[in-house]
Amino acid sequence: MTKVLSAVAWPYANGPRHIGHVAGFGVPSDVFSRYMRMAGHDVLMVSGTDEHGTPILIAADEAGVSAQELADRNHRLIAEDLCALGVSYDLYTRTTTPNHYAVVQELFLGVYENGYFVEQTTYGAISPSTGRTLPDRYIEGTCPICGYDGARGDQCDNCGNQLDAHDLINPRSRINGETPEFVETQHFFLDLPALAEALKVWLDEREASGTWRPNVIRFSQNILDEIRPRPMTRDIDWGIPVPLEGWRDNPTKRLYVWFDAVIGYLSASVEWARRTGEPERWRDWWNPPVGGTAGGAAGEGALSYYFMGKDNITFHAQIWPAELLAYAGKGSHGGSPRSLEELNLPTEVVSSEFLTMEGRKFSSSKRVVIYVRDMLARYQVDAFRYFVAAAGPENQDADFTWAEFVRRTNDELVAGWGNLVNRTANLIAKNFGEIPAAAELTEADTALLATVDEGFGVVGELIARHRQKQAITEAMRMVAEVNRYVSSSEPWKLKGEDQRDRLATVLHVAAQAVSDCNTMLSPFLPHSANEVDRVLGGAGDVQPMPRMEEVEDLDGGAGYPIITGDYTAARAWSRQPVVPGTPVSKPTPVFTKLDPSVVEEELARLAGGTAGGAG
RNA sequence: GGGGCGGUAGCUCAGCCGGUCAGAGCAGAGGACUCAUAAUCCUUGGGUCGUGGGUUCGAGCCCCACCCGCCCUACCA
Repeated sequence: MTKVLSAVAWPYANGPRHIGHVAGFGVPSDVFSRYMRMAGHDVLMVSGTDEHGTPILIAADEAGVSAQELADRNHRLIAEDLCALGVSYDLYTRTTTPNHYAVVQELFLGVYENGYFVEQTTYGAISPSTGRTLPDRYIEGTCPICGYDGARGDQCDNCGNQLDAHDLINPRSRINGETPEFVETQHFFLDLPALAEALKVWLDEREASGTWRPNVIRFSQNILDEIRPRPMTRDIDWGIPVPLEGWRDNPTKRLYVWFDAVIGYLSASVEWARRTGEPERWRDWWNPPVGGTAGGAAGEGALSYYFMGKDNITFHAQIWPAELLAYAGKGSHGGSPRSLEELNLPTEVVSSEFLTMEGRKFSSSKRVVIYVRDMLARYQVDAFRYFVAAAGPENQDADFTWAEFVRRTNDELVAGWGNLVNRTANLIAKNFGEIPAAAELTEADTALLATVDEGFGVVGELIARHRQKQAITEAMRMVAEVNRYVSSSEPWKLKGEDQRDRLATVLHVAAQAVSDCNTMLSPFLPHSANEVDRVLGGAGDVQPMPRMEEVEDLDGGAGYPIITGDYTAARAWSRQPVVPGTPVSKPTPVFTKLDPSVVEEELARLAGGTAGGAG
């Protein structure tokens, strides 16, 4: 049994999440985590809501509430959505807890004491009225290159050139129109060049493992060439204070997101351990064994997998590991870790590509979007999960279209898998009312059982290697095999008393094969796996589900909702023999077939949204 | 500007290190069956694998150039 950390990207609290977000990190991380538990590993799956930063402040101002109130509201919404999606977090928490603050500040002090911060004076824009940093993208003005008046501080939308905000002619804040003030300000930069060599050693070792997706490892290696110090603090009042004299009480200096959200993986693990009553237990997933290698292969300690979209590769393949190395004192300045001890680097950065929507990029402002909440309100959660697993942005950008969603659901989920469950249960209910015992097996029977049994190895291996599209395709191939078996065995023709044994055998074998397919599909389709289990007379406990819980803060802060759950009872990843005599009654269909008209309805909804949101 | 991805049957896509690699699913056509949400099963696929060169005994698969899409690169999170 290996300790496996599933570290899932932290959704940003500026609003509800759309299906593109959860297609990239939510579903894939859950499929992987559920499978690893079934395969007998000790999985710790953590994530939470990322609540700090400028966009939250701006959204809060617009909504007329405080940043914390807005974050509270969105944290709850996002958690509800992820819970409804069935993502099996051991802990889904947030970044505004005292626990997170403490872990972040501890990490800061470790990095600071080891000498991996450099103080630099920068020249940046602030808002005169608030004193907050004005990120380049929030400044607009006339492009010095092409003269376009709507250029943003980071880039001109007209000529495409990248700009420096203080080169803009007649710059103004996009937030309130005021003229930004360019001031000198002092900040801490993470000395990434001092960590580059250690990062390279780690990446080379990871590359040699051959497990990372080619584009991810290549990208990670490439960005090492242009490595430079990155600011870890900024002028803002919404974030985690810098734990140093002269900084701690300065209301306008806060830690930057690169030194905040990513540390959540660690702080959430700590919070999880504290909540279990064994506060040091997080170390099983984070500290390398004595004499072992951080982030090493199986047998050398815990494994850690980070799930995110491709826009986050830099943070997880460079900045986060650099912070861990700096804390441990593994860079060119040397040093040693403090109380957290040496921490494991990522075993694998599992980055997905992007999902597009009917051929266009998701855009909340342009209303090219479907929110997780709306999707789950109108359609079966596992129909959506099936689409993501089978046609998601695993290797390359993928397009979500309603026509394809309906087709996948109707032709593959309903007609392929759902119908197999239904016809099998119907035949059993009608002829025996319970799962019959098998008599003598024919060659066809044993062949089918062998084929399906082999599926566990094939499908499992593919999931472990993060090839979920191929994995679910393979599982569905098993489904087709069973459909073929039922059709060619023609149990409905076995009517005579002398054929009773044969009928019982065929239906027993079919029930076993369906049960096996259900087990194999359950990481992808956890909700319906439980329903299918009930259809076959089981208890419906194939896949445990996460739950929302209102908890007290551990350190006296305000209470908040979390997602958690007990997943120890997940079915094992292997054939579980069906039990003859288990009652099976006439089934009700598990999956709902979609009327083709939903395509037009949803497209009309999109078009309407576009018109409404124009501007 | 730099880095990277994709362009394979009407549609969506598989094709690992070059030699049954010209494939799968859907759609279309024909047939079988009736247990099942008209579901299932069987049969049926001549697409110059974006274009032009090159390397090789042999190239979707390697190299070069080019043409189309697209992504990443930000004192965004």
